[in-house]
Amino acid sequence: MKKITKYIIKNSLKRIFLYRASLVRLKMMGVEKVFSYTLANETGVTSDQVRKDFSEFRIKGNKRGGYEINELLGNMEEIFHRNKDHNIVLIGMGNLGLALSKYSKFVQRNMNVVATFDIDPFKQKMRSDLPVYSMGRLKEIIDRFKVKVAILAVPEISAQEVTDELVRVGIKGIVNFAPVLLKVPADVIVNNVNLCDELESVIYCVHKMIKADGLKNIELLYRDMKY
Amino acid sequence: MKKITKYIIKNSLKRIFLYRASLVRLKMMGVEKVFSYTLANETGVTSDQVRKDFSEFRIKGNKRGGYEINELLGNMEEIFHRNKDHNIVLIGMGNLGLALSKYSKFVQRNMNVVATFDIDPFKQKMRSDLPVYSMGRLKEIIDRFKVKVAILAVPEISAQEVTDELVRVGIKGIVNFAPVLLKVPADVIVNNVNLCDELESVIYCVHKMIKADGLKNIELLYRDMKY
DNA sequence: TGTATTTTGTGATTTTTTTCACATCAAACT
DNA sequence: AGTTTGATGTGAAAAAAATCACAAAATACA
Repeated sequence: MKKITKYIIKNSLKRIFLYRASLVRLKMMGVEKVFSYTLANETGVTSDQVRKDFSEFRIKGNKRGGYEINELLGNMEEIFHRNKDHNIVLIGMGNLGLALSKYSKFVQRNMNVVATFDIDPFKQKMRSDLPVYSMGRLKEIIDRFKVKVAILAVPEISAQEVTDELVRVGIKGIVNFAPVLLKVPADVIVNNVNLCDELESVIYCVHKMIKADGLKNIELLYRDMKY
Repeated sequence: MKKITKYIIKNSLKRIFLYRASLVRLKMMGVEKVFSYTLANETGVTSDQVRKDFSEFRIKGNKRGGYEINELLGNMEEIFHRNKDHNIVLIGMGNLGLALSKYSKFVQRNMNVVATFDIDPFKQKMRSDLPVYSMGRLKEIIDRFKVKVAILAVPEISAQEVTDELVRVGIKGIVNFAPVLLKVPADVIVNNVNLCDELESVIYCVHKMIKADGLKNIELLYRDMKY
């Protein structure tokens, strides 16, 4: 129906995240240099793939010498704009929203949840470490902190309505935890995280594997879960 | 380094989840029948793709008549073994674990968290609606409830250690929320849900888009976020 | 009952992604 | 210094995935 022309990104991006996770671990273990096959072994891809992905993102190593972990991590920081601070807002302070608001890893990666919002801010305020505002103050806060990305953790029934509001006030990216397909303009990115689907797909693969039992098909199943 | 031969699954599986989400919504709106292009429009893929995916999973419609939503949902229940109940355990009752233990959607889809585990079960017990056990009782509970799949929400520092234990007691699938790459035998499925990565990839795409600004590249970026 | 219309289902084709393979370079060793 | 060794980087080849395109089937309607 509609043709989409190639640009960049694709699975490479997801694999870059994998590589980085692996690099962080290796660094912690005191390793300083890696080869493409080191990363390959760690992450379960081929060494060619690692090099191709790096090539895609213009990441260079030294022939024979492999890659300096620190340099590599630096490259990746660059790619993900980790040098800059990113202000985020979080909408919906139910159980999940609350947990996300306390998730310390975001801060460690320079992603700061500057404010949270809820229909009933007073009820949630006491449980939260962060300020909880009513939706009425969304525009004010977003403008003040130049927020471009929001985490959406509201009940599915109000997800679309809240999304429309987010789009209206200028949000350009949404990580959506509500199990609904949001309608947004073409210039707004939505990344759906569907917890049920994640669990269900594991159940599916486990079943499939138990049934297939053989060792032949396992690799692909495994592979498919990862990227 | 290693060759992986085709079997089944691939992105189709992820898209099936998309279709289902869309079908559930349409059904709620009172719709009873869909055509491949209805689903295509709803989910942002092409109608050919929808039909190809269905073909992959042996889902049949009627020529000219399209697909009966109920029948389609039935097919998908079949695919995901939704008719059966699935017992799950949840390891790690920190903020995230607690939120997941209260996540009502799992139950709605026949996935029951039958027990939770934590290093310090007594501290967590009062906040939880579900039983919280110490890790020592893992094998007993898993055997009793025939659990094959676990949700891992422990700190990254103990993730591998806990995983080893899970594998030892016979767990075959893990949804891992710790931002580490777990080492598991080939017959154990790991599905990593990395909250930082999800957020970061949105930030990445938003940046990319603001920079590219044009309308030409937007579609692909959007697409890549979804599947 | 027959014809027109519309949508499925799937081989054939095109595009994208992955893998292969090798020239190229840098270090290590003699 | 020269030679050997071992890893990168990248075009070329292969494989996989998406799109096209059309025959087959089912409905609607005359």
